[in-house]
Amino acid sequence: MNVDRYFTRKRRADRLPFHFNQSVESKSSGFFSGVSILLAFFQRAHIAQVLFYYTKLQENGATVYRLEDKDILSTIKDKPLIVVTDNRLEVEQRFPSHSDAWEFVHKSWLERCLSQKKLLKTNSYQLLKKVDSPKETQATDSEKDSQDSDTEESLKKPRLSSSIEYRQRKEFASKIPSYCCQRKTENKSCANERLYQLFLQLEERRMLEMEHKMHALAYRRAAAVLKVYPYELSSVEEASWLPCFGAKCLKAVGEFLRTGGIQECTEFQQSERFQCLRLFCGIHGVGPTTACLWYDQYHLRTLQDVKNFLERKRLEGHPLAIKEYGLQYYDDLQQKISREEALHIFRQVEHAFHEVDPHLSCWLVGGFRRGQEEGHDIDILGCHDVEENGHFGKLAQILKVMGKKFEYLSLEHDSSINGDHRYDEPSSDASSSSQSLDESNSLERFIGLILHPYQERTIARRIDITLTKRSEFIFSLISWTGSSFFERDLRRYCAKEKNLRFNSHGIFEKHSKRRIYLGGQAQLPTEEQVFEYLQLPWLRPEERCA
DNA sequence: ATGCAATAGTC
DNA sequence: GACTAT
DNA sequence: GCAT
Ligand SMILES: Cc1cn([C@H]2C[C@H](O)[C@@H](COP(=O)(O)OP(=O)(O)OP(=O)(O)O)O2)c(=O)[nH]c1=O
Ligand SMILES: [Mg+2]
Repeated sequence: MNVDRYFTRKRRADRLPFHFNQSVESKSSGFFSGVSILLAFFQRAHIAQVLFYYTKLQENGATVYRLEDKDILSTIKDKPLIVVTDNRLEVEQRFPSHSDAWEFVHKSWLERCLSQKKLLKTNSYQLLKKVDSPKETQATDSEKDSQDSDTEESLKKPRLSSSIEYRQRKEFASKIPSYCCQRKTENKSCANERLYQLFLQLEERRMLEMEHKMHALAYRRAAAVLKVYPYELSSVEEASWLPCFGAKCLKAVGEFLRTGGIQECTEFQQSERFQCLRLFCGIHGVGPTTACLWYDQYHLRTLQDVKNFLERKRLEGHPLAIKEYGLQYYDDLQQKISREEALHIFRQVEHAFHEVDPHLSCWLVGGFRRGQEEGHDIDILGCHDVEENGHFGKLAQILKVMGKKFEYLSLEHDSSINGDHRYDEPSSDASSSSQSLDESNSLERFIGLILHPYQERTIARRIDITLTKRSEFIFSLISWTGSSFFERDLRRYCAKEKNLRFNSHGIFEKHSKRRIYLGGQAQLPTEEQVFEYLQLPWLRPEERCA
């Protein structure tokens, strides 16, 4: 079911006409007509965009070729051609006897042409033939690979039933983009579910052993790739086609294929140390460092140990509010929240929003917006439907209204029961010089607990409520819809591939930090338009479950 | 050899 | 500034 | 730990 339709009401009516996408049919000016273009990309992140360029170019009259098109060699090798590529050397090796009339240009040429809707001179975008260390062996090897695949396959353990299947898998693997925000990831169990779970365990282990955060990230990325690969892996070679699978990941795959498990996982799962660390990290406010400290230095082993320990600390005058709440409500907060209960809470919060101001709209975000059936908290995002800063000061009122239904307590500020909230500084600066990097004046948020009476019991639930400026709402919506891994890759993609910075306030030029206005200032972009601007395929929230 | 998301609050 | 949180 |  579509969560948005359920929750959005007036927001949806408020949606703006589809206006950012200038280039659909309407003009078909054909400013590329008569031009032949070869799209020759080798980096995964670029391959994922070939289809996008291909369509745009054809719409505008170009004759377009792609590397994977069959028999292009004879048609293109003798005629004038603009080769848009990220690796000129590779192209020249693949087409050793091409015409002199080929021009090699960087993809920024194409970007410019498309955005200005005219055919630009290639001069300043030409790629030079670098006389860099030619690494012939590599290229020819991989060529051979694909040619001889039948023999290769039959020599190996006959796992892949046909060479057609083999090619299909290799083809699929080679097309998996490197950023998870470039591909659809739904939250169902995948073809390699057991291996996937084991990779998540390797991630967890690297995470708990601090020092190795980056290794954790690497396993997380590999796991995310596994999640979208629809074939059950049958060999290490097959895994080697996947992005993010290097020596260590392949070794793990090998072990898994041989033994059905990964020794490292079985070992640390059983070790008392990791069981305790995991237990401690389950306490809100306790992370890997504290957990290790407690285990190694203070020899704590059970929650009771922790309770006694904190009790002592408190008597010594240490401020421990968050951790103590975390402990006090440990059992409740461990319980998953069902979608049904989340909706129940959401409706009451929405009600409170409207009681304070009927123009405040209220969205359920986080995992539940992605369609998850369970979650560990309730994430709610709101903004004012009419006025840019219509949300200022409203959160305290909302909490007050909610206080009629629930008890709640904040895990931040002075963690007081039933709100005293200062906040709102109208920040009347006309300077606006550094409006870009200042979360505090545009975001109001509540991070805390509510005691939710539900189904004949009252249970503590984590809840996050965030209010944003009207103009920034859409970026907050994307930021709070997640998943967290999706957000990281989205931001990495923006930074590395587009020279942009993405955060919950908007999109900014990386160096100047100037804000980018989509859809031309006057109108607010939709989620779809943000994706389009970033040249990402549209992903519905349920498709962002990486 | 280098970077890996980007912010905010607590202690 | 380290840690934990989103 | 992986990709660039
Ligand atoms: C944890 C985390 C969340 N977020 C964003 C994306 C998340 O979807 C959103 C809410 O955070 P979470 O509530 O932690 O994540 P979730 O709702 O997706 O999953 P769960 O069911 O466990 O609650 O905040 C980040 O940007 N970075 C992070 O590290
Ligand atoms: Mg959540």
